[in-house]
Amino acid sequence: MERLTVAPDAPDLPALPPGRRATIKDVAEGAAVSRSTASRALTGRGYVAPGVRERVRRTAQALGYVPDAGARNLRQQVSRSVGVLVSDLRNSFYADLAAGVGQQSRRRGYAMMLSDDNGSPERELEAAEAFVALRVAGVILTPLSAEVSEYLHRHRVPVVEVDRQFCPGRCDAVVVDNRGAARRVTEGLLAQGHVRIALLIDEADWTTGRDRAAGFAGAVDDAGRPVEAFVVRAGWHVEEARERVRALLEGPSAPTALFAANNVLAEGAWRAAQDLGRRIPEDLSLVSFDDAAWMSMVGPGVTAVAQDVVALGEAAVSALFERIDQADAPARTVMLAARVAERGSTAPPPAS
Amino acid sequence: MERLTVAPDAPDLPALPPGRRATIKDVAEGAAVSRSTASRALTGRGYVAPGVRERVRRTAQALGYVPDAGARNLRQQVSRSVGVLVSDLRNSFYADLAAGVGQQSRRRGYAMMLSDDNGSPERELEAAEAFVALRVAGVILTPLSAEVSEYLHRHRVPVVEVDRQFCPGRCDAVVVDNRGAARRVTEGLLAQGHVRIALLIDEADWTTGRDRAAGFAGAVDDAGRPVEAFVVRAGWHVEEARERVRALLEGPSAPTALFAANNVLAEGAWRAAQDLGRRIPEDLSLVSFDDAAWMSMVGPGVTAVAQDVVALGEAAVSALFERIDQADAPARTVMLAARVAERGSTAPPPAS
DNA sequence: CTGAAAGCGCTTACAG
DNA sequence: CTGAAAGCGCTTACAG
Repeated sequence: MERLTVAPDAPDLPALPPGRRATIKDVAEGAAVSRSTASRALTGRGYVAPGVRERVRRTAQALGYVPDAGARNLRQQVSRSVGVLVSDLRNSFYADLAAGVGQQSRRRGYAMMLSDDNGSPERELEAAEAFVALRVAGVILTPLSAEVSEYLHRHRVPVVEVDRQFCPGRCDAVVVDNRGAARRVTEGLLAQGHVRIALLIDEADWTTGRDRAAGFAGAVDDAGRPVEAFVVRAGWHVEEARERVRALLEGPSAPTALFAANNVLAEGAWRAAQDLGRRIPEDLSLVSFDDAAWMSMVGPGVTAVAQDVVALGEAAVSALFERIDQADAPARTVMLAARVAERGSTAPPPAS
Repeated sequence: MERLTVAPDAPDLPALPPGRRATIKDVAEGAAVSRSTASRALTGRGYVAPGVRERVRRTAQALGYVPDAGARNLRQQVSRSVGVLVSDLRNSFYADLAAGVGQQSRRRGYAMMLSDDNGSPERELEAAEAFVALRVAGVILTPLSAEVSEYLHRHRVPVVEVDRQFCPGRCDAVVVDNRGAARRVTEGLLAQGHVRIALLIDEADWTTGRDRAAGFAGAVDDAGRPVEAFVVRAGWHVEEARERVRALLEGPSAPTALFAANNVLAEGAWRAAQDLGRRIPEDLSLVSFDDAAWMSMVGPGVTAVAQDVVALGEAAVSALFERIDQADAPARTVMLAARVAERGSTAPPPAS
């Protein structure tokens, strides 16, 4: 201790240093102890005489000392933040997911680094690399490719895939029962007597699309009567879907019932029906996978598979921390049930 | 260099070390150079012979070396992340804002630490403290209290307040022209001939509420005819607002036009009107501050002040980085204009 | 009960 | 052109 700026019991402690933030060195000098002792007093690890502890704490308080988390993590070789990577924060599904994950992470004392890859696999990989550079404790993501999870895995970063699964058997995942819920909702349409049914989908390579399509097909196969079921690629955005569905409904063999595989497609379909003056459900039945606020506001409301997105986020955080605690437990997939919110957007097909 | 595990030109470089991540020491040893040289080769700062540079880069690549951002920042005393603190990620306004800020930050090479305080000033302060501990380069927030910004300011963290302003003159802020937009939308209602108009508001202490109320009052004052205008505290959540508005509409002096000061209150008001079977706009006119997806989906759509939330986020990021570059420039407030999306939810009052 | 020293992973003057 | 040394802010065995 070359400088004792403050006598041990000085009532007036120095104010915040002018140009820079207080470090533990400042605290130690202010309290006239060594950095070791100051550290022990503040972290609570290791012994410090009660009086000294108090003095150090008061000094830290007076200096507005906030330990540098980066330096602490570097020394301790641990991390107190989780990385979260979603596809589109503007979509309420991902926003709700991020909200749930952030809340649960905070509860455990972890900060959330959030990235939005906008559906681009390149950005996704960049974000993953940033997470590795930041040495996050783990990553929760809605993957776009198998590469990300592999990459993170290779860099020994615990990963949980949410919503869809690209890395089964090697990474943990939390998903909803896409197949089962899609089956039930399709069965609802079939029970109304529809014969021409379309599944609107963005893609069928991800497990979400594949499983929802499988549930749809399964219900159709088991219908016990001839059904013209077709799968329509309706694009990724509302306007794209709106145009596709408009074309579909104006075409020669227009379906009488639509099953939109997510909320974006449902919005496009709904707007298309409006554009053409088709009444729901009298002229056209519509069901959706994914609930959204507007679906309970339009009249009639849109029957939808309501995923409990908050529960999804919570389950992902639990899975991540279990993985952090037990790096080499076998990979697990958690599947959550989803309920169907019946709202009245289905009816028997029009008697054409 | 005590260990030369690899000859300078060895074609087979060692694979990832088994239990731990590669460090610059591993890269240096693998490429048979000093850590200094390895660092210079990888960062591009300082001179390195071209051949050596190549060798180092290949070694780093082979080892899957990703520099520890925390260690780098510690050494360089800089930060490459921004903190973002919003009130409710489940509200599309905040989600869009976070999306915009995240995108612009990434574009500048900064990661985003995101927190959601759920409307609690205590959590808000905790999050601010976490940001200080993480030594973020700056913070963008939708403040709940004057304390946060003061706290961050005191800790020399550049701050930009968005949407509302608690720290005028001392912190930068990016807001929309709440007063002007509220005035215009109110004038629209008055032009339809309404006499009993209610402003639904959550609170009037924040600049948002205060300025929207001021715009409302200003339009009423200038109406040039007697108007019964009242301000109704309608709570913070959809269900709360829904009940309040139901009570209001069933009361003795029910208004014929409602101006909801944000999208949550608008949703409550809209649902309340549905509950009571009031037709919009025949029985009741409704306008909203804040646009939301459902407002253009219900029939008729809800006329709303459409803030350009993405532009808001972008402006906030610009302001933050200007502040980071110039710590002691005078504080600035940027005000963005907002347009009114006319949709048909207003009409003359019913001829009762 | 406390402090000197080492070291986490990095970068950067500076010496040669 | 390259490397040894110092140091960012912290914590933690370990010596006394």
